[in-house]
Amino acid sequence: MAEKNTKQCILDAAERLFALHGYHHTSLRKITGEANVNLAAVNYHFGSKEALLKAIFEYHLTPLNQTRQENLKAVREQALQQGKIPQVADIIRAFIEPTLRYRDSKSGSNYFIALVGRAMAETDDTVRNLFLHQVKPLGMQLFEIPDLQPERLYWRLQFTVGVISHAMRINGKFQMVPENVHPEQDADSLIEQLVPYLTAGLEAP
Amino acid sequence: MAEKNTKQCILDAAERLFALHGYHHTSLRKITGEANVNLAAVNYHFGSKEALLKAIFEYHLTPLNQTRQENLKAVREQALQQGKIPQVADIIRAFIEPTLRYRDSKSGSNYFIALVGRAMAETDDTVRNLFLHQVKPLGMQLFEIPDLQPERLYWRLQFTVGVISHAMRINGKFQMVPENVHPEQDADSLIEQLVPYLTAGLEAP
DNA sequence: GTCTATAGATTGATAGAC
DNA sequence: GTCTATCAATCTATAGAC
Repeated sequence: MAEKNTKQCILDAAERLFALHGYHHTSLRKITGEANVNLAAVNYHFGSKEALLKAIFEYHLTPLNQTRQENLKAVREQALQQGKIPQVADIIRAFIEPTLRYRDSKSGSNYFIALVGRAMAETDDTVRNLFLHQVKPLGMQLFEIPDLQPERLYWRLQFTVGVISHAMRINGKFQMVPENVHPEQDADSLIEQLVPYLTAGLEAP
Repeated sequence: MAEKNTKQCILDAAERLFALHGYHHTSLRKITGEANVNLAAVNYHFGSKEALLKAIFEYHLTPLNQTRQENLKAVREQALQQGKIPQVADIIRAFIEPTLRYRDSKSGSNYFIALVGRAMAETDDTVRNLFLHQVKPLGMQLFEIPDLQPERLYWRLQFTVGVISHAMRINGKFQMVPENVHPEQDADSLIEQLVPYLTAGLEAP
């Protein structure tokens, strides 16, 4: 790990450990230990533990949010060309596909998805505020979606966040699985399970 | 707080702080401080911090699970009398109503719901194992529900857990609310929002 | 049962030599 | 840039007086 760029080694190790055990449960000593790097290197390169987390979010979310925004634009334009309003399923897909596929992409990360899932569910201010600041502009566009009373739409979007966040977090760590079930866990399978579920919920009578 | 039963004061304060800030973010000093009780009292009455959490779960979940089990039985019997299979919406309701209404009930707690929401989402072993041990027997009964491939049912139940857990946790602490929306937060409103959403998701094509 | 005092471990951050 | 050594704070848990 440490034979290349020290800063990158810290980023990689921190991302993995934050995703697996959470921000507050991961000490700088565990991070620098896994990265084979000196303890003081974190504060030299990033300034603080919180700034390290912020750097991880920015590193991944900047390109991810851009992809999401492009997908969303494409869905809107295609619907416009056909004189329709965008389908809920397409909007959902535009939002979740980039993040969920990110795990398998070449520049992507195996662990960042779980970290995002944690951040979406976070009630602690440190992590949540850092994350919300990065995704709020994009997330607010979901409120343009369907023909619903604002309050009903609000709740259903909250539920949507709950589903996605939970799906991202369990990432292989299952609870309450019956013995005869062995669920697929790759990104495509998850997306194909998620889209109809979320669409049905948002469009429920 | 401390003028009555010391043990109960600790339970109440711990429940509140665990719900608001999480188990690991709440020190015994904060608990005993809020309960106006000596620090050593926790270990005297409960043995350890973990045993205190376990006591909180048992205190509330024992009667709650019993109510849930009775509701579920009633739904089954009513369907049987009509020669039908139970409706998904009724099963959902049997599960979530006791917990969500618990906030307003006389013996209930304002904060226990948020604590359950946290526990459902917990990836840390300490909290999750304590909680799962209490709810797994009941939760597994959900797998008897509908006419779905086992894997698809499995995923949809996972999503269901995500929705409920998130709804319980946000409990007044909202993220990304448009300015013109002021959602109701009482138990009945939440249940009426949840049931159709969850039912539609579980029954999606 | 309740208290003080403290042990023993871990944390984030930093000073200063190299 | 990297290292050692350490500070100051925090934590759970416990021993022992009252």
